[in-house]
Amino acid sequence: MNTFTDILRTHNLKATPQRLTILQVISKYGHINIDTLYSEIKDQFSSISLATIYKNINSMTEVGLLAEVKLPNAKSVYEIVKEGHAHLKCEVCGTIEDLTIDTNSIFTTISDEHHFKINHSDVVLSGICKNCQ
Amino acid sequence: MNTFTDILRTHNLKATPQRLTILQVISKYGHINIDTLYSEIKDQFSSISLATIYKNINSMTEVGLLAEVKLPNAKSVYEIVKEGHAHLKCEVCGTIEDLTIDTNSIFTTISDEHHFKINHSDVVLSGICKNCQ
DNA sequence: TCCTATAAAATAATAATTATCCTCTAAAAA
DNA sequence: TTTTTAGAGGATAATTATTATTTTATAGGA
Repeated sequence: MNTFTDILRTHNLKATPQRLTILQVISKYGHINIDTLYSEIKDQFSSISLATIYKNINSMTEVGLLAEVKLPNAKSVYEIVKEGHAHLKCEVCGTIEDLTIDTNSIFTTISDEHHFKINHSDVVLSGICKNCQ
Repeated sequence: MNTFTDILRTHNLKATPQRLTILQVISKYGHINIDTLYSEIKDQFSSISLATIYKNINSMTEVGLLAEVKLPNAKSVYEIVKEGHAHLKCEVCGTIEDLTIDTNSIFTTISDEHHFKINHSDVVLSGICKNCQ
């Protein structure tokens, strides 16, 4: 019944309580860095080791279940993989928002003009969010 | 006569031989990570300390002379600051290319639709370059 | 040329991440 | 349901990356 259990098994990873908790917390936050993830999970799972967090973030990233988002002037955050989207980073409050953009036309243009076959895009737009303006 | 000397002084940084060498190497490579920079500079400047590389990269980045480019699945590279541009990263050979794109229309749209004031964009497009295809 | 603020070198300290080793458990098989 | 075992977790050591500290040297203005 737990969707995360199924997702983990689909990716040939055992559905351990630690992994399920990690996914629940990431899902709740949307985007989260290692430190926040660790302290948040310790509340629910006091025995968890930081090494377990790292190992699982890495294994889940390797199989394409999680993605790392590298940000300017901040630690990387992790998110559950979804369709291509950009990120908006508020320079005041640090919040990360997803932004669905159509990249097809840009990609096609670049592929044609620069003979560069694009497989993936990482886009972070930094500025000031609605609340902080 | 040395342009880098002038640029450093404009930013209130002393034009030391170490800094000039760092800038020359970055300029030659276009984009370079710390390790490559260090070993490349050691050839010309065998006494240089790694800490000097770090300190200068940081100070030159702080004053807006250099910029860090965070890349997926690779160490960050540094470049001399120039007008807004995106990066193409070849997943085969690792080469980074600059790509001039017009972002104004996208920024305006996002500012209007999402009430998010964009100050800066970080865009890395990953794929396969012309040579590696 | 002489001062002085700043930088460089060497290296210690800290932070971030990964590896190791032993115990434990998820989940498949009996 | 119990047994089996590959893989996972916990604790912590080791490694890697980055920053801080201290002393000596020098860029650049007086």
